[in-house]
Amino acid sequence: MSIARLARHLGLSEGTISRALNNYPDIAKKTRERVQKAARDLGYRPSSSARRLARGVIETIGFVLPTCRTQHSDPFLAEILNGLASELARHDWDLLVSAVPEGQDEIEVIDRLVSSGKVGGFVIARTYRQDARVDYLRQSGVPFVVQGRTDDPSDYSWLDIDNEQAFVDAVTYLRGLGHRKIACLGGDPKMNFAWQRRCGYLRAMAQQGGHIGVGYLIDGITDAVSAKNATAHLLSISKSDRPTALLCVTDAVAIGAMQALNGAGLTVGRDMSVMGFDGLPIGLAVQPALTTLHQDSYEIGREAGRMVLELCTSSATSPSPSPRQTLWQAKLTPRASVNPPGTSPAQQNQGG
Amino acid sequence: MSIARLARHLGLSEGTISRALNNYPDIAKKTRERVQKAARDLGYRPSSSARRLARGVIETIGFVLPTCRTQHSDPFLAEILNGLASELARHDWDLLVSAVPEGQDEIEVIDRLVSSGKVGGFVIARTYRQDARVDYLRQSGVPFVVQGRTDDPSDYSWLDIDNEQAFVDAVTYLRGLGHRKIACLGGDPKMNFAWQRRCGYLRAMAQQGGHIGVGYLIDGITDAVSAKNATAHLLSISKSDRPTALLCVTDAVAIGAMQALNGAGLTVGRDMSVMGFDGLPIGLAVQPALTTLHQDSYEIGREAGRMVLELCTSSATSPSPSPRQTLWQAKLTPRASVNPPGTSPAQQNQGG
DNA sequence: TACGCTACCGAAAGCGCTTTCGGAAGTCAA
DNA sequence: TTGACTTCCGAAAGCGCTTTCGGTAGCGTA
Repeated sequence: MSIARLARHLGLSEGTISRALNNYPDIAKKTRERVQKAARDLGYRPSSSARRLARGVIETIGFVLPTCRTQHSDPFLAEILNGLASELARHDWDLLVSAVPEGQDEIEVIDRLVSSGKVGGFVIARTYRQDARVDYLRQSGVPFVVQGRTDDPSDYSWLDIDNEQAFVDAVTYLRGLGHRKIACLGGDPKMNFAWQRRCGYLRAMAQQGGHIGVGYLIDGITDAVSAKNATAHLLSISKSDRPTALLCVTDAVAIGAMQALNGAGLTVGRDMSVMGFDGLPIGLAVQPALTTLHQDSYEIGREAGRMVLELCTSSATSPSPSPRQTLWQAKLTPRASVNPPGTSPAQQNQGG
Repeated sequence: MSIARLARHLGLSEGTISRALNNYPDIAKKTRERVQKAARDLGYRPSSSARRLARGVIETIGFVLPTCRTQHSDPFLAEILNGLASELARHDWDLLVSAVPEGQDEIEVIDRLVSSGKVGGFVIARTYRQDARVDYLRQSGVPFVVQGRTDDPSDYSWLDIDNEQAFVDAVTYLRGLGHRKIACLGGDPKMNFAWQRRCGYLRAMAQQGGHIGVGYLIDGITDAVSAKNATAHLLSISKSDRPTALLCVTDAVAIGAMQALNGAGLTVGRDMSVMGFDGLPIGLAVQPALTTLHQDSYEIGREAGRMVLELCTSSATSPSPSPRQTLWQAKLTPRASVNPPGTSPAQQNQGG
């Protein structure tokens, strides 16, 4: 079904059809309604390629999937994409998702999408402290929004969780319960979210006079398995120096840690408190339920969508609109895996 | 950068540029190389809208995200999309990912993508036994591949794991270890993967003369939390009738079950064996490591991509190509959460 | 020299839409 | 009845490509 067919069918010109469907004011009300009804009845919808070509717009946002093929699948990805795509759909924009095939690099992929006019804007996630994608996009002039930040986040648009503050809050919370010996399982320090959390831990411990024992801060823990091993290692510390609380860079890491503690015959939430970050659903099911810092990935995706849309529409008029930067707070969610040190079972936190 | 500019720049006509870049044989080798070099140097790439309009092709596959917004994020989604997008990228096709905004239904979304010519084929996942999307696509004439199957999978293309056989294998495996009282935590019976696994359990138990005690089969367990509750309920069965092994519809469910068992003071892999399905990374970290049936989501995504590409290219010639159906076997992966009933710790499976 | 043949390139139509422009009909006041 | 004004629609150009067709230049052959 093309506009030509519809025009012939109604005895009108193509231009009139187009203007009627696009609500131009110079079309008689009766005509407009007749056209719109016919279009509905015949299931006509303008070809998006033709429309975009004629109007010179793109109306598509690109998203490049993180390349962690074999790795632990990003548990948020589904929700972020859902939020992002939902928001875009509200304005009839599309989301083009691209992978990085083996042997190519991410910049090539982005560049191809941009220069072939397939996407008019970008959202990127899993941001590194130094991120080649951000560098590329910054100089390319393409509107983009970063979920996360780089080390130098001044002159582009991003949306991030306040990871540092969240870990400060976490330390404060633990200290408020009486914990003094707090260890930290940190992630890949090249990823900025992990780095920021690490910074928050260090800052809060320094400011609040906490004791960072030897081996209390372990970097490079990216999944549950490495967390399990690291925790087992942590337990080799003599009992008097052993931490009473364990702050983990993600829920997955926290769960790995919990398993190691269980395996060593310790009871999480009594012999050692464990705290995660993310708010994964599984945190509610583990024993005990995991205290965590919650972030809403769906809403993050939506907000990223809003931001990139705003950027694209405003960059259509002004050449380089001022960056829009948003910082959200994670929500500390107390459950049963954190309790005051030396808590007996009867006193335990019953949250969950 | 447009083809017109490039043409003027080189003193050639647009047609010549186009044919040179598309390797037409009637272009002098010298000219072709000159054009290709200039295109590379100037970063020219044809506008995909214009190209698609002119060629009358679409070269984009649609994927509609499962609508489980609040729900447990699909852990495979990232990998499936990665596999799918990688395979499509190899042939310069795109992946358009769409969400279903609130208040709309999935069919509308699909229909819009198809009739506006945004996508030329579809991949759908999370298939129900009766699935409106499949019904719609079947009558629409759009090439599509289903990851999973409906109840009546005869006349369309799909790619599925042999869920029923996998659970038959699981039961056989458990019986081989000496288990006779095997319970099953089944998922949502409207989802076909859950239904098929349930069928496999029932069939194997019947054929092998296993005892399905009262309350051994529990449906509707879709996440770790409901699994935890269901398992607690299972433990109310008197010890003599209590199952010795627990077959779970997914790894997430298995992990929830393990937590409940731990919480009740039982040792998984000794007092009760637990088996999952999926091969989630976290299954390696839980204590004990989770015996599971593994499926490779990345490869599933890739194969779906191959299939839908084949379908699209062949449906360009013949009107309705014969469906392509693929059934893969899940890989039984023994780890420590399953052992013969009544195993003492020293004899336990050390897998992992 | 004339012929046919190949190699190569330009011209032009067309893909399905949008949008500007101009003009025909209708409306109203003088 | 005329003129100015509005209302509404058709004509046509153009978006950036692809692809067919036709024609010219250069070649070899007779």
